[in-house]
Amino acid sequence: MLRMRKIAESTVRRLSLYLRFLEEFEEQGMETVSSEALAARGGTTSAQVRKDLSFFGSFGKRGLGYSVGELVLKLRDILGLGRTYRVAMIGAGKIGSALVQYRGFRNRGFDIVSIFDTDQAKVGKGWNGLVVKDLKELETELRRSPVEIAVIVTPGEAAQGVTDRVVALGVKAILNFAPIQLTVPDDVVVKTVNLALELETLSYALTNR
Amino acid sequence: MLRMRKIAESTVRRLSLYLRFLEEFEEQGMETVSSEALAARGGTTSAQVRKDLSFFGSFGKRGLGYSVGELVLKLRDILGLGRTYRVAMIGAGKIGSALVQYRGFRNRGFDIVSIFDTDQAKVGKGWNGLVVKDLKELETELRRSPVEIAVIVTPGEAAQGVTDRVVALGVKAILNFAPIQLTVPDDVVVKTVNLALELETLSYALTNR
DNA sequence: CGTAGCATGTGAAATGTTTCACAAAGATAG
DNA sequence: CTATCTTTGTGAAACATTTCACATGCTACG
Repeated sequence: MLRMRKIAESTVRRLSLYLRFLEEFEEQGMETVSSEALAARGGTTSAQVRKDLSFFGSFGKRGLGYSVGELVLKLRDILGLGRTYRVAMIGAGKIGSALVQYRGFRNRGFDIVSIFDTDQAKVGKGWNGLVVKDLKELETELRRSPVEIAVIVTPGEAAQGVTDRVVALGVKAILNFAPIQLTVPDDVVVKTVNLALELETLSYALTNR
Repeated sequence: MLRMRKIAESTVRRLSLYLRFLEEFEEQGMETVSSEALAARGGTTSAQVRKDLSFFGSFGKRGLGYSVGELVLKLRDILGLGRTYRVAMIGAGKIGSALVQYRGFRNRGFDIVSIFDTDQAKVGKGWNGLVVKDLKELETELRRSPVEIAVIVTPGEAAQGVTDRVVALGVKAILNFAPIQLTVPDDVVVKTVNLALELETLSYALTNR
């Protein structure tokens, strides 16, 4: 695979979408698909699809389209989904709880291997096959059993603190649900899911019509 | 306020961020703030801040900066946060549950007024001050007590169906947590929060370093 | 085997977004 | 009141992304 720098975030997100659609098509027994068909499913244009893919190679056959199966494999490879990732969940509140039970995590190779919380009422409780550990044990635990990804589901006030701690432990990717802007070193990737932001863009859209 | 068409989504998201920071500053008793200071807090540049604001007017004083209080009001107005929105939650599963209890909703003027589910074990149960209603009652309920926003927290298979139903009932904004791409008329706004997508962009970033 | 048709891959053009850089406005200090 | 300093608001430049359009290669069919 070509590994060019600077692929746009929007491109990566679309690739992830295409992958979802291709898996659908695969289940339906389709063997090939045109950029046009893929675009129609995803609400974009065929040129966009072809351009997105062209950053990574040329996977189609002129006059025919793309092999669904082949393209699924290619996209999994490009997105780095050919392996499993070990994930620590920091925070065992409502959202943490919901996420641990979300099948999408494990299904796609994201393996939650530990859960932490400061609330002594939760510590020690079995939780979907895992035991909630005291946040004090974070260093001990993650040294014994390292993870690649941390999901931060703490209150806003606590988020930067635990972020610093997991970064010190070598975590290079963070999925943040706390409603704050995290500061991390350049080599750490953060994705923030910020409910308030989504609601407010909806509000803006409702207002300006 | 100037209402120009075509403000970039990225601009609106930043405005929402600025608002959060300004509220922080306000609590700390700051009276004015420079674009530089606001940018530093938000990880962007002062030129970006000034450009974002300039789409809507000119709110600052040269040599001094922006009045924190005034800018808060302006941004709330721009984002349409001067009112409350009525929200229906469709789906009372784990994520729905977590969202209903999320204070950020009500705090920011998003009032959850009804919750629906198909699961008879949930229907009729009290739920954070609300009663879960049978999804069959959706039309009756939303006609009696209309909402502006629907939050969709159903399984993927059910999402398009309920979307069509709420759209038919006049809902113009949807926050979608189901892992699928919803199809709606042009005058309806959809924001999708897609966990799988976020995880896969993290995976991509981890792979390509 | 040749021709018609289809769909890719990709430079080039168009469009969109961010950054630069500076004139103008106001603040501050002496 | 003047000189100096700060910070805005904004065109213009730089950069990024999307769309266009078409040559090229492959398929299919007679």
